[in-house]
Amino acid sequence: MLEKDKIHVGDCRQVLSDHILFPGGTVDLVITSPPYADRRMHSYGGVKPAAFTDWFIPISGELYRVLKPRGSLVLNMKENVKNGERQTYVIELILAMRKQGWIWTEEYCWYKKNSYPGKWPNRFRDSWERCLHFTKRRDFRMYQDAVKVPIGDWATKRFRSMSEKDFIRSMSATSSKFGRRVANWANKRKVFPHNVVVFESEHYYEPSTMIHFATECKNRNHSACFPIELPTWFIKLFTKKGDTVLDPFIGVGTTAVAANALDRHFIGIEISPAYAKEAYRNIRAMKKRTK
Amino acid sequence: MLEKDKIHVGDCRQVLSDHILFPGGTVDLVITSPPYADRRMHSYGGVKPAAFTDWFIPISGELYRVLKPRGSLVLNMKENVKNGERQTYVIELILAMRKQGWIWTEEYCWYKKNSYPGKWPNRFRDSWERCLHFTKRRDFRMYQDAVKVPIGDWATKRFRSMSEKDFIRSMSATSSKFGRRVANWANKRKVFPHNVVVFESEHYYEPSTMIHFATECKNRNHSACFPIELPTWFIKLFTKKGDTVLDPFIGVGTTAVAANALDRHFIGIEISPAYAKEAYRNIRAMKKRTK
DNA sequence: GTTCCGCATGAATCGATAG
DNA sequence: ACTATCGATTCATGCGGAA
Repeated sequence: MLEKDKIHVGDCRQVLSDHILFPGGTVDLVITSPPYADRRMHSYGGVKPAAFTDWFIPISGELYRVLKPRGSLVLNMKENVKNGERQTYVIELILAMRKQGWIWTEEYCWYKKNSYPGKWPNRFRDSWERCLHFTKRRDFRMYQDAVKVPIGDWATKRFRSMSEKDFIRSMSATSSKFGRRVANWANKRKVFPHNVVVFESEHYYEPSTMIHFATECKNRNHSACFPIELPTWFIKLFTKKGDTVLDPFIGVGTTAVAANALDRHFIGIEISPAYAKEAYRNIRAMKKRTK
Repeated sequence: MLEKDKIHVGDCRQVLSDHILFPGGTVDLVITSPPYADRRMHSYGGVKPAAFTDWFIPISGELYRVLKPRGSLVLNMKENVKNGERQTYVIELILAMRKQGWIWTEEYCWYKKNSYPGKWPNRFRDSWERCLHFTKRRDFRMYQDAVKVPIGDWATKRFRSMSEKDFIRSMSATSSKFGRRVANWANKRKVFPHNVVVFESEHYYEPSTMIHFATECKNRNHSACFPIELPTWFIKLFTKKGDTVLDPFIGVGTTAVAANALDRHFIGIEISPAYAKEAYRNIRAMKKRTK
């Protein structure tokens, strides 16, 4: 029987292959950020870039089995650079997963404004990651209304018509929140988003930007690979209340916290007992806050 | 001998293979938006998605030959959707070009804020395109200082201290430009950009500098539509004044106009005589304006 | 209760050095 | 030649302490 709202400690390759614990066709959404090649060497035995596809394909096979026919799989990944070149293991994975039966429905672009700093002679900072959307069928479930955003055009037009004097006066004044006010006003009309996902802090630099969330990727001591807004967005988009969300590399529990806050069930798998513990702590902390 | 500031009319497969007209190692930057699979069927003989790679590889081979050792190739592409699925010809092309000797240095993301409208049950509007950056060597030429951008943090801090009253007063005022003011103030400090390219201009389908282009683009559904800001950015980034820029699918001449405006030489190839004519018209129109 | 200022810190990458 | 480690680079963000 599928146990919900639980985090299994172990290697997801083994855990997922337990057909009693994980019956087929029971999960509505799988969302995860797999350990990149060359990362987390200690825990996953150092997956070499060349072997990444071979390592992941059995896992995606189990995910295919576990997913409901009209469910979705979202993989957050970005190939890293080696010898001055982007590696190819992610695009190779796409091709391999299609052969496995997956439909590569879409590639969402997560635009990370707070990307890792640095300067190099041959490239700029990497500020975007792929969110690969795979499905089993073309008529998968999608709840677009759940992620509508305030219309961006509104603020653009208002700001453009702001006088220079008013602008300067505004700049020199000091008190209260600016961002929230705009957000409230902008809530009046909503439109559908597009396939570039941006999470921003509540304050903005460009008047035309109207999607605002915190960009926090850090949870006290432990770092999460994506901010909670990322799973939140996809969970809203591909599931409804009471559905079940699976993250086979759940880390410190970001996906679980997001699912729980949205009244969805979660199932997590984590190889590191310390991370799993921290995940439970984060879930408890969230529950306490929303009470 | 390499003739510069000229647009060759013909199929670039033939034109590029002329080793007299196009000697090896003479071009500093190739930037282009190839006709996507399934588009421009009439002009290029209907390239099927499955055959796209086979069709393009001989062309990229000639581009490799023509490019200087430390030059760059930028391909603006995005796979279209067929049967509810993203097609794989672009990622297959990346793998094939690597086998050809190209280094897949980076994938820039062009974030199109004003993307083509539309609504579908299974996906949102496609608002980003790949700008694939290929090189022959790891020590290619890159002029990062040429594309520095105003710091984002400045405006954030200022806006945070704007009072509610001033905000409302500002919103109700109407005259003058807001955006420019910000730009001027923000020019004080500049930082390096990242690999997500966003242009703030409004008309992505009708570059303001392209006088004749606008109607043409709408009416005839020309596929290679990027705003002039796109080639401008990459030309600044990968070439210096006096260098030579090649676009083998130049269409109505956007790349030529950009190169000319930046004091770079251009070479264009275009299969449609009507487009080539239009390109010359656009170049003349630009020259007249800057005089 | 708020705002402001300073500071530490990241799913990074390069180039040099060492084994 | 090939891999492992280290220091330098860079900036958006959250946090803590002070006004």
